[in-house]
Amino acid sequence: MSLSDRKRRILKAVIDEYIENAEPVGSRVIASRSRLDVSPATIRNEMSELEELGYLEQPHVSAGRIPSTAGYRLYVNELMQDYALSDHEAEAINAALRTQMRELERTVREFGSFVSRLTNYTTYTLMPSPSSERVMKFDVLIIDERYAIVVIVTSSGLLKNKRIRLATSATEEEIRQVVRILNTHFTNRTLDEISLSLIKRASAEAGNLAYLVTAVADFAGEVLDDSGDGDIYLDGISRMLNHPEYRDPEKARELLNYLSDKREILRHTKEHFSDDNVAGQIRFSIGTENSDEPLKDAGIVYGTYDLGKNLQGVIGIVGPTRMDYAKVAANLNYFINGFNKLIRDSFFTDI
Amino acid sequence: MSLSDRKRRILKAVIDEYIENAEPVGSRVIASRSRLDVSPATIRNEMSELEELGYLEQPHVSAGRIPSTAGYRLYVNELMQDYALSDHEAEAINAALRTQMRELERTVREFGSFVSRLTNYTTYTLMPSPSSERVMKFDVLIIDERYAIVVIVTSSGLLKNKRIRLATSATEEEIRQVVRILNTHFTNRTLDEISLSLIKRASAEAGNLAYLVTAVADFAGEVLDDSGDGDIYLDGISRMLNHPEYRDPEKARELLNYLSDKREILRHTKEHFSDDNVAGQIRFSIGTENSDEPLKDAGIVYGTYDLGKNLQGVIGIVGPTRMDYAKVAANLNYFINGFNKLIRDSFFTDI
DNA sequence: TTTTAGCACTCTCGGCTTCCGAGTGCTAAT
DNA sequence: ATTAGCACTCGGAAGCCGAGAGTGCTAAAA
Repeated sequence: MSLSDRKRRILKAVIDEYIENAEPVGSRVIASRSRLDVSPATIRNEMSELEELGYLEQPHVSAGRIPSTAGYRLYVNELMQDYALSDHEAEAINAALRTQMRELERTVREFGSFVSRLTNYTTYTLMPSPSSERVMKFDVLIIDERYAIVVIVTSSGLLKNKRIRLATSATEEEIRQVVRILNTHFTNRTLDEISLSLIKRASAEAGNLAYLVTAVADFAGEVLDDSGDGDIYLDGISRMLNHPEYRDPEKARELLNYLSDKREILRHTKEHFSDDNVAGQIRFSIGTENSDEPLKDAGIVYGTYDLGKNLQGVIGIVGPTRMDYAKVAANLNYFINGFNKLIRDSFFTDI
Repeated sequence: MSLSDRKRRILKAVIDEYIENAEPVGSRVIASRSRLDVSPATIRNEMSELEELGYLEQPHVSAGRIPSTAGYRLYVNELMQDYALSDHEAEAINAALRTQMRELERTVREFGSFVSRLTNYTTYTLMPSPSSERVMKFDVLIIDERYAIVVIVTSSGLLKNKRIRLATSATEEEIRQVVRILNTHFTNRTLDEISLSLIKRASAEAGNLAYLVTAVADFAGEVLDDSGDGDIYLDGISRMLNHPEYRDPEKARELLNYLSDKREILRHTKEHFSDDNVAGQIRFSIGTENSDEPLKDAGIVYGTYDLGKNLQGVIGIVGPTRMDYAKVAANLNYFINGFNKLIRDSFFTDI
């Protein structure tokens, strides 16, 4: 049976109120603030029923009610109103987008930073995990007679480089030859497709510079492999402390330590996305829905952004369970749409 | 007049004790723990004199003494013993060094991360500010008929890249020509030396690809200029909360907010290094010596590392005023020596 | 003259009690 | 079905007290 309209309105009022003030909300406040013309007593009855249904909780008998995880869940799924971005917020996001992917990573990170500042929550950005990543292009720059820099451009547009020591000094022409060999043999292949025999064949062509081909191939393997982890950037960790729920230093420390450990976040995020319910772009994970202890009274809003075929990155925004889901979701959504569009009509779409 | 030997020993004992336990230390503890065979009463007399001299302070009349900023200053300048790195610590640092500058930045950051874990303080690493930075090498990689990536290698070994939209599709040969022009005109010059007339002259040579030369030159300017800010990486912010002085969430929040603002750190560090007393590599800045309010009861240990001629980066380690200066200094020193050596005999020394 | 023992004094901290107010649930009236 | 009224509960703030730690001072001892 679904909730009566009045119950829904009351529940929403409680949650909105609680999100704003972080304090248990009582029947009187709801009665006066929401404009259902009923007395506190009626609200009380309704609330006690909402409690029985599991949407509200009471910290102790004579405090107001606070939403339960189920309450929040209902809220994000059905109750909450679209939050209208303020001009200021939209402008900030546009600014992040306007940096125009001078470096892709930076754009995403910058957005994370903006949202963190705008919403006062901690954000993390997770670069796409490119297991299906390919090398698009090789190049070798000679620095001096002893060193060269290898440059690799991947299909997601990342650019990686490594310094390599030259065993024998090589001429421009020789290097160009090596680059040609690399580009013909190794581009457009995933890690799995770069076999040992392929490397052998390629380096055979390179004569006395074979070692260079091998070195570069190794490096390519490294890049394709380890960037599989995807870098994680955190922003606004300290903002966590602005919220009253983290007055208790123990609580704060526990959560911050957890968030600082990138492996934890990575694991958590992957876990969350392993469920195949790939509904919309924005997802929520609330309070006790999180299996990790330190997140049990936190909320996370996730958004995914595309970076080409099969490449998705994740942005997560972490706050107390009581965080302003509507606002965060609106911001995230706005950015992601802009970003995806940007990518779609300007990047390597044909890959 | 300089302090009597006994006073010095007592002061040192007080500071060592306080560094370890974070609690005001009383006469009895000193009497029993340090092996000056005197009674607590004598210690009391000495301590009250040390207080008059400004080296110790009393939080309230019936607590023990804690060191003042002046006390710490004397401690780091004269009193503290060399801390001997444990095998574990040395090994961790070696590991950071062994990552072999796959990317320079990463090595430094990794060290920051290690030290943070080892010492439980927050660290920040500041990349060199390369106002005297030059471009070593240009390259342009064609991605497809619409896009190319410009790669710039700077004299400090940083590699920057930018995607550029091609107005007209260009042949390999044309691009090679552009690269040649770029390399002859713009390499080995600092930002100041890249004049407008130089750009004009260079682009004239490029015919219908002049726009490309201009775009790349602009980008080069951007890189040389804005990397002047130097990136900052923080590590172990949350570890701050492990120290009892930050039990008070207000205090913690203030400091963490300050630390999260990279501009603040940058400004502070620059300020600190503007004094021309370039004594050793390791420097301290203690408590009220810091002009910034949030740092007034924190301590910072700075170390500088070289990255070639005229290029210095800074590593800072931030903790409570009571931090273990000896240990931190030892770690920092060990790393910096190793790192500098690594750079000296393997990098672009001849620049 | 320096060191030490003794003692009164001060101040913080933890625990305890008390009190107040907010908010509830129940009952009876509308 | 709603509301007014009322007794009840509980957490938090304020106040109080005693214990403990550490001091400074004085007077005796070395």
